[in-house]
Amino acid sequence: MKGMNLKEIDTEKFQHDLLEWYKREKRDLPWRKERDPYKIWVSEVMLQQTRVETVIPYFERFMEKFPTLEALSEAEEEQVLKAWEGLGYYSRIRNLHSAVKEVKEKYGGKVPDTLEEMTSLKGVGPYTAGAVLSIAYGKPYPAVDGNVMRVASRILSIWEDIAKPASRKIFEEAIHRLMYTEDPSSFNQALMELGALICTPTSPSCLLCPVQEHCHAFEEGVQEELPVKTRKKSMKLVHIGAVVLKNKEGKFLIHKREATGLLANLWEFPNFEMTSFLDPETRLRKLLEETYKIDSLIHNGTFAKIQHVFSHLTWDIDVYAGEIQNEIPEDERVKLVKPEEIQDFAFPVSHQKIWKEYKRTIRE
DNA sequence: TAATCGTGGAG
DNA sequence: TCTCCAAGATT
Repeated sequence: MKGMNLKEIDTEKFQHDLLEWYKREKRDLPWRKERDPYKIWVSEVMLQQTRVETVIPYFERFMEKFPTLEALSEAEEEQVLKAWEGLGYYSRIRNLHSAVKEVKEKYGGKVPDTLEEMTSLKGVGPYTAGAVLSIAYGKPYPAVDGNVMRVASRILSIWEDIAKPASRKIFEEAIHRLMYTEDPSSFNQALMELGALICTPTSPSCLLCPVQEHCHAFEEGVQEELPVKTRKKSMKLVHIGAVVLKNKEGKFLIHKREATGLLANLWEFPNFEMTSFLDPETRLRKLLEETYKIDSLIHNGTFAKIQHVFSHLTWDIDVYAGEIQNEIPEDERVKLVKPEEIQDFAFPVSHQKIWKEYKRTIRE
């Protein structure tokens, strides 16, 4: 918005009120006990678009498995993916794993302390770079996430659409002007904590807010109108036919997904997009033959129908069972595994549901 | 820029 | 049930 003039606030008092509240009310989170830049970094990546309560157990387990940057850099991808299983946005862990290796080689294992070096790492954008540099190294960079944009839009009455990528700069500049340079770590975290606990998306607790007297949105009674955020359009629906295939030795066929795109490098049961519903068993049999050279016997009828909702599309999965009649060569992306070994592979939640239904319905 | 990329919880 | 969303990055 051109000519947009930021409201003036008493910066020093704002910082004081915010920081005092933060010291008093901050949650006792696992990563707040840590100073290790590696651990701060991991927590920030896990927290991207993910709730704190969801992240906590993942973070604890991850730190037991990979307690140091070096440990993670030396780990096998299978093992690392397994530790991320169920967290979603799997490119985050692929990028983090790659970035950690780069830090090991290029920076001798020390997480960079400059904005340029940090941002150059895979999966590290403006937010994560600012968060790690401020929290782990005390550098006065803003860490602008959804919370901070919401809080800032209300306090400073900024009516930029936070859904637009270009808006982030506006908020970074605004926050930079408010930055408490004596303690950037606490300042950034305090803003996010305020957004999480008080200045919530709906029904903000303005009466409990430590910086209420600084808030222009509250003064004008428009806190519920901010931030401005345009909706995104509704999603696609995709019909999938999936098959749980057992061979004569009682092993199950699993397939590793492509290295890029949706659910990259995760394991799955063979499945195909079904454009037609005419005789799905025959169609699946043909696709299995073409794709994997599998001579199969598909049972009539589905044993489960599963709907799985992603952020931008929905899968309607019809799940069939069948037997493999011929010998299948295994390779990097096609494996035959015993039922008790399924748990050793990283599956997306959608295919965990398939396996769970299979065990519940078919076996016993 | 707009789309892509997961999941589980809340209102 | 439906909609939105939660400490974003990448292409």
